[in-house]
Amino acid sequence: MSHNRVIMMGTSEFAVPALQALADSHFDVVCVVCQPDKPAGRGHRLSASPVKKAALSLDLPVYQPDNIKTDDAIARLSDLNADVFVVASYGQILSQDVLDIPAFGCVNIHGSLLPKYRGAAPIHRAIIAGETETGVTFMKMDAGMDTGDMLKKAVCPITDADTVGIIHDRLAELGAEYIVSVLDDFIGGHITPEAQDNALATYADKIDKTTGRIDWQQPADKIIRLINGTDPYPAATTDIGGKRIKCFKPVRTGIKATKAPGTVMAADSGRGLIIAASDEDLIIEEIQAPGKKRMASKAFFLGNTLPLE
RNA sequence: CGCGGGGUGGAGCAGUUUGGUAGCUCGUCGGGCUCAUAACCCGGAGGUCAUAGGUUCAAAUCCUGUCCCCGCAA
Repeated sequence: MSHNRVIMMGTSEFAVPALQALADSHFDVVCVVCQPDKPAGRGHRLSASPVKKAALSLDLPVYQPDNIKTDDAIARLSDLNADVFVVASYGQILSQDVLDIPAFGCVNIHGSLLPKYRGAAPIHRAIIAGETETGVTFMKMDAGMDTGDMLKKAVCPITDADTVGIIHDRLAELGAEYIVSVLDDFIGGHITPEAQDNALATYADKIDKTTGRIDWQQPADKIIRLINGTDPYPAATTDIGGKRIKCFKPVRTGIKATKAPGTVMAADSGRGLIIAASDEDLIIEEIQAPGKKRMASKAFFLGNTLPLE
């Protein structure tokens, strides 16, 4: 078989299933490229990325350049004679010099239905915006930010109970499910790349902790999306009794709000945590207090109290 | 060596400062009561107090090592 040498470029959990799928396929994964180990987490210990760990357990060679655009890195990648690069959540921008290395170019797996939600946080933004479906798009990369011609899309519905964590895992699996056939069809010339309609493009800005601050002046609807769209990271928070509480698993009560938005209607082991939004009281089924584990709010109030005002 | 909190019956916590009977809320099991409730009343079972050493007449509690969990910050 010719045209079967692949270099996988990825760093986060999102890329792991696809890496696994390629490793299990007839493709020859000649190298896995990921971000360098960084001091991270508690104690700032050096820690390997999920992709690196997966690559090591698959016995695949790993390459972790600080900067992928250097002559040295480009030379090294060129020497591997790969036919195609597969890129998923790698974390570095690929310059045209890098994109030009493999004969068939670079195929990216992106967690949205392009041209919507180009950029860093497509899953978060899709849920926060209240989309009822999202998906993955396979594209032939160009130098722009997620602007390449599309090879295939796979759709994934979003329900009211879906969180970023759930959709992230589903999309990662979808990427893994199709990556091998997409490469086969693309390399075999059976796919006609489709240009994106730039007029329809939207951008998914990065998420940070301030995104997750809950504004109780909003209707329950929007708050639910914010909570699910930031679960598990960075998590939606609200301050109760001087403590920053992370909120998960919102459930509507159907009870019209009678108190001012943000009023804590209940905080006990019988009912859990209920807070008034602008239009409706909202149950928060799971919470996490500083230094504590994430747990059912009813369980939390068995042994903890929050000062209510 | 970034800062900090914690590991106590199935769950969530108190007790550790000032060593000396294993406590609270909930669940569970059995019985009772109620039109009803986040129900209520009575009774029972369930814990080598993360782990390994040390000090002591005596350690959940004091000392030392190890493992694990979590918040902040990156």
